[in-house]
Amino acid sequence: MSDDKISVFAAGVYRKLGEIPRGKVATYGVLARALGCGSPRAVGQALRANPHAPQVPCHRVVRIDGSLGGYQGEERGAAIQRKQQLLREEGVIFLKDGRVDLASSGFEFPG
DNA sequence: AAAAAGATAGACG
DNA sequence: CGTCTATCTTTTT
Repeated sequence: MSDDKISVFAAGVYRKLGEIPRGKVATYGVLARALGCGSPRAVGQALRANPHAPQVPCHRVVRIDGSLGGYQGEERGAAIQRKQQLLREEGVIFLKDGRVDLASSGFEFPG
C-alpha cells in the first residue's frame, strides 16, 4: 500500500472481471489462464488487494470446485456468507452444500 | 535484494 | 479425506 496506482496484473484481472456476466461466476484458474498465468494465487492476490470493492465483481470469482474462497481479507466464514448473499441476489445457483453450481453459473472466457 | 505470504490447483497417500 | 508441492505476484524485512 504505497502507491495509489495498481499493477498491470491487477488491472487485467479487474478487466476480466468486468467480462463476467451477472448471475455467473468464474474460477481463479480460468481467470489466471485468461491473463496468461498458470497460477490462480496471483489472481487471488490481485483480488485481495482489490481497491474497488463492489465496483469490481470480485465476488464473482470462486474456486474450481464451486467453493467461494474468500472476500477481501475477511474471515473465511464471513467471506463466504457475504459472497453467497451477493451471488444469490445476482441469480447464481447455489447447491445445498453451499457451493456454486458451476454447471449452470460457471462462466469461462472465450478464446 | 531476499524472503514470506496469499481469496488456488493438482497430485499423492 | 488429509497433506504436500508447484506456480505467480505483491508486500515486508
